[in-house]
Amino acid sequence: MSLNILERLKSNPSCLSKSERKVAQVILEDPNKAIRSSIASLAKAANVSEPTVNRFCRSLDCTGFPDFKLKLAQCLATGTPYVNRNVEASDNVEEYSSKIFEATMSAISDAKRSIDPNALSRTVDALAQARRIEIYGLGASGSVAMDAQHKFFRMNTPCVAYTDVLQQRMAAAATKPGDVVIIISNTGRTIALVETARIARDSGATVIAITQPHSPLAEDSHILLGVDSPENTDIYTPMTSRIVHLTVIDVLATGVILKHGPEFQSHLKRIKAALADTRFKSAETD
Amino acid sequence: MSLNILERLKSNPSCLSKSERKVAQVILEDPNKAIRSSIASLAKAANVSEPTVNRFCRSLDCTGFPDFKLKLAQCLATGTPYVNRNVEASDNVEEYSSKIFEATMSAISDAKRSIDPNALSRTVDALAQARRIEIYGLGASGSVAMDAQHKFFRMNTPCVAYTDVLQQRMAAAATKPGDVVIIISNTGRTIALVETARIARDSGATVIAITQPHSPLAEDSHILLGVDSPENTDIYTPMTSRIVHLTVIDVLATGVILKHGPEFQSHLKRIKAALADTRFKSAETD
DNA sequence: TGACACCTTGTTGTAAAATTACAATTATAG
DNA sequence: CTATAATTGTAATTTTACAACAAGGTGTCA
Repeated sequence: MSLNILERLKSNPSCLSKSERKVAQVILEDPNKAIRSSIASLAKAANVSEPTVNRFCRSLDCTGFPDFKLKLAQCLATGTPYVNRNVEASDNVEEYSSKIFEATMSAISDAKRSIDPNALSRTVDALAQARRIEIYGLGASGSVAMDAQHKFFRMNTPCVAYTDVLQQRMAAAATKPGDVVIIISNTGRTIALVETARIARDSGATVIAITQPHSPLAEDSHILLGVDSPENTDIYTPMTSRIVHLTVIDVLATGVILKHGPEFQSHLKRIKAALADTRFKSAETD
Repeated sequence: MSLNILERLKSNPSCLSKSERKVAQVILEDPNKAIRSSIASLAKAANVSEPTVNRFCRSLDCTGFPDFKLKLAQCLATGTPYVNRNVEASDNVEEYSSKIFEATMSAISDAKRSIDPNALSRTVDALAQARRIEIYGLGASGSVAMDAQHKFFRMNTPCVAYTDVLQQRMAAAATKPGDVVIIISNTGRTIALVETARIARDSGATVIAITQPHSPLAEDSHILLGVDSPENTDIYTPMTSRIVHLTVIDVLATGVILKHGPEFQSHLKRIKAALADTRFKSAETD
């Protein structure tokens, strides 16, 4: 897609030279200002010459500076996220909430780009054929596991989430070939989960990891749904990564439903209908 | 906001003179071409002089022609919903996963625009001063409640999430003034939750709802954090709304931490440090 | 180490674009 | 049919974007 100039600015310094990167930085600091400034003022702000700004635009597949401004403007308008901005102590509500919303969007956008469709496809296949689905997570990923259970139990496949280390180990040991185990971890380094993954593997289950690529857990799983999370100081808890994990869960659930075909949807409707009486007037699942 | 330049062009010939209307017509015929043309070519296409085009722009509250092009471009970008694409049965992995990622981003972007900073601010204040924090949710919102607990328990305030209707009612009845109850619901129409909200109110707790605006739950809460969720057929489970809810939780947690000030962060660090031994090498909380 | 090629960046100059100031035209009211 | 105001166009000015070229680095190989 040609829209995401900002994304490319953020992620792709490789195709840019040193002073072009200076331009990129100035733009990222305040894109809304950038689209209103002339090539001259931008050059001054970045301490480079005007032609450098122009070359910078060309490096990004624009025909020139006006074209770049246009694309950038559209990017901003769609709410296409950018974000280099971290929350600061001096931020007021609007500032930090904007930053968090943007960071979240950005993380999803990154994931969209980097996730392996092939791995997704294989996971959907595995889930659709599974005899049983188990989902393990700890800490913040525990809630994600619970959420996944809430989605998958609607399939006709038995499905449980465990958020307790001991239960996970026992359950993993009890799996058999044909069972699918989804393990969710932000870091992929939690010792307990890695060990559980090995136990599940040894029992013959198909182990799917939603986690950081190149992590121990990623290495020990059959299928990796890699979510790179550069986020987080050592103070805050995972924010964007667990949201990306949930989105991945959505994709998987959707994939499985699609794979089951249209006649399956009446089954889903029946499940939903069971909730009707719990609500005022009419509406949808909680 | 200046979004609706196109709308005004279509509807509002009153503030425009005869030749300015000619300009408007040419632009409306092909807005996408208009944003790429110079004032000269546009003037020629409309058979008017260049300053007329410029005056036309000024009539529309733009500072000049470039500014007009910019606003028009943004208008076109937002108007072009590359986002409102629904998943279809014929979609392959890449298609439906793209759509889900995009829909999620779009929902977050909408929420960012529509959320009330004042309500956020009041919620953060309430949470920071709370004697106790309770979080209630059912179904998919149950996981959100659990996640919120996982975030808030790091504050020095006692914090519990309940995902069981009876426990929620009992807990709500046990609240006192100074306690804060957060109720999370996609629809805001779940009878049990609305009743629980009333019980909590009657007990003197401050009730905060993360839910659909104008819903029964929204009406019955002290502070509404409104999340509009147009999503979902009667088949799929809530996807984007719960993710937006989580993002709102992130904002609240961040707000509370910021309010507590820098000396509080060492407390958070200590909590994180407790996890170090559960991991391979080094990393962050799950 | 020094010479050469190559890449990056800045300087100068020019064409194009946008805008101003002002003149001409058209419409409007008395 | 004037006088006035509003509208539109012309011409000059200013600003902007870009191309051509030159200067300064950087790295490579003899």
